[in-house]
Amino acid sequence: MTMAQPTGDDLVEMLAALANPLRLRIVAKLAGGRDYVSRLAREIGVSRPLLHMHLQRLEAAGLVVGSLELSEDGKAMKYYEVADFDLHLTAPALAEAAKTLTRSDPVKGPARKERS
Amino acid sequence: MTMAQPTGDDLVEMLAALANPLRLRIVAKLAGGRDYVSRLAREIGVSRPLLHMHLQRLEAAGLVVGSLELSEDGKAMKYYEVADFDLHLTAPALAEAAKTLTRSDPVKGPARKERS
DNA sequence: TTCACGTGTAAGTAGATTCTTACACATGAA
DNA sequence: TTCATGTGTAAGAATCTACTTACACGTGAA
Repeated sequence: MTMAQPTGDDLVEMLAALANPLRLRIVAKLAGGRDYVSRLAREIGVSRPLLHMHLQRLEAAGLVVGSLELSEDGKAMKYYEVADFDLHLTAPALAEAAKTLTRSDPVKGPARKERS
Repeated sequence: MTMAQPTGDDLVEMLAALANPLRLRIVAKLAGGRDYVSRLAREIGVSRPLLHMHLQRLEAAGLVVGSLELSEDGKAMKYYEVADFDLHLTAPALAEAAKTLTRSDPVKGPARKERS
């Protein structure tokens, strides 16, 4: 199911997850079909621990989903696939999302003065 | 004019610019009308140098546009307004954008050098 | 037992990002 | 001149991010 209206905080997390060339490549690769970590690392040309880290970030943002499965020869394989997301970014849409931001508030307190 | 198909690199830069609560708030505020830096800083409750920095990032990504104007009383005012952007993010769309990625690193400089 | 393959995670580091404080310059009004 | 407004930018600190290297544990096959 597609997340229609993520909160401002969730949106920031999703955007941060996508704002990285390597993670964009990972999503692009997974868009062509599910894959398990070690193989994906080989195909993209990245170390497995690094890929692991990026997949964690993508999964935390809800952009990919992972599932641990057992292969026929008994090995534990972690398969990942893209989630069904659909974000539409326009100024009005962002203004709407910004209403639900809870982090990094305009500091607690009134606007600070500039000259003492 | 709206940028229909930004390159992978441009997309990453736009996403990185939007992946920040404060900058999201800035865009949201400007979506309600243009404003100049000092006033915007007061309204959002942020220091002017900090806002200046974030506006630079947003403008570099093509999400806002700034223009230096002279007020009636002769002061130099830097007005900013939102650009007309429209990004549609889906797995297939990202896969398409990923084809035009030229760098492997986040958003820094050119492609990183290989090591032997 | 050893090898080849899969998994996860911790430690350390170089470089970015975010933010504050401070300085510099211009103008109109008091 | 001094004050209040606007502009820009530099220096430093605290914190993230991205990445490498190294370790741990599991399986089936040679």
